[in-house]
Amino acid sequence: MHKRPYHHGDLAAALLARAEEMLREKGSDALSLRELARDLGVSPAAPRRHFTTKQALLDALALTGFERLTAAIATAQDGAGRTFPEQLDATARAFVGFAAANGALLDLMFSAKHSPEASEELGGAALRWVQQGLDMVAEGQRRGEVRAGDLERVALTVFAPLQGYIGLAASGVVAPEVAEEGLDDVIASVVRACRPD
Amino acid sequence: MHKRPYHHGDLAAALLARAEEMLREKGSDALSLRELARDLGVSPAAPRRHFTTKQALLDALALTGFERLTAAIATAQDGAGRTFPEQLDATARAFVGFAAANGALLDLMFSAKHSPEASEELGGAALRWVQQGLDMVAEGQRRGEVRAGDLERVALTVFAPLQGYIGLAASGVVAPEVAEEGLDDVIASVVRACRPD
DNA sequence: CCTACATTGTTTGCATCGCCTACATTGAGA
DNA sequence: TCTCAATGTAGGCGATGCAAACAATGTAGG
Repeated sequence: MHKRPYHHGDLAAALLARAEEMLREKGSDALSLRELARDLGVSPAAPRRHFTTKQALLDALALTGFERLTAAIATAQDGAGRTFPEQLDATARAFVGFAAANGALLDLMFSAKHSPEASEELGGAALRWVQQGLDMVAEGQRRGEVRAGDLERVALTVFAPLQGYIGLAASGVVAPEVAEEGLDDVIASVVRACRPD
Repeated sequence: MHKRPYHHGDLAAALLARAEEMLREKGSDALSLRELARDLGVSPAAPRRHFTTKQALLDALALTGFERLTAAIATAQDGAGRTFPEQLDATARAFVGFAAANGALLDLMFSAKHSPEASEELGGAALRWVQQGLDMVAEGQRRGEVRAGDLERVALTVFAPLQGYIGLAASGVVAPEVAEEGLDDVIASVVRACRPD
């Protein structure tokens, strides 16, 4: 078996890919830089050439998470009808689907503990996700399908139920069959709640 | 300064109290059994006489969290009017208040990673919290103030928005002023969403 | 009151971790 | 071709969780 050349080639990308697998397998608590290094056949200190701290790696993971979430939702919205209920339905299912496949990554994304130096880039990605949601609600308001009012406040009432559904489903506090069928109810309740008077 | 007697007296309770302070100060990632032991003036191995693993201590914390959350909500409900909107308002504010004061503890409570041996007692406490919510929604249905339907599914549409609001407010993804004023909107949207047709 | 045992401490050790510094290899650009 | 930047390695430090063996003491029963 040939020994790997001294330069890995693209260790940064490999670390992120393997870290995501480990996140999915074991959760963020068990994610370990040394184990990542072992898995990739490099020394324990090699990851530090690409991510100065463990937290920096986690922040990079959260960043890719927001990028992929935003992309998944955009794709779902493109393939849906143009009414607000149709757009919301597509958005909600894409969001929940992403959460089902990437629960630990989502936790990481919405965790309050990001390092300050990551705030700008990571914050930018989070903001694009937020803006995407605001755009959908704004379009609904323009079409007269969503109640009037401050855009951010109305959007909060749209996305809080989805976020909460995801959290409750993931925590196991809600029975799996209730969670499975309950998404339809949650989406319908959001549509009812923000329907103009 | 007098050396502590060999027996601490009530090390288990002291560990839980200090662990909660540390959770609040630093989050669950930074919670350390050795530091707890140092803070309480015992050796590093002493905590293991009361909690066999760090996870066992975290599970015990989550258990007390559910007990206190359930108690806080019961107290708020007792002091509120009897209509569903009044009961929901009281419940929501108690829940959000608890979350504001105990963000990291709430994360711990709803974290998917509890040890199997803790499942029964911790699960029982979580179930009592769930039942409390189901009771409130059931009473609303009896009074004709909440739409008919499967109780658990209707309750999910009531509590998902609250849970999501808490998560979004805590994560910083939502602007603080939007979060502060947005609770009224979220509560109102829940009432609208589950009003009978 | 004394003894035995259970409860609850301590000491010592192991394996792992994150992070760091100094040094080594090699790829790229001038 | 040479220099420097990028990216590895080796070795070390201080911390962690967990474990086994031993020590101190509180309690219950005879």
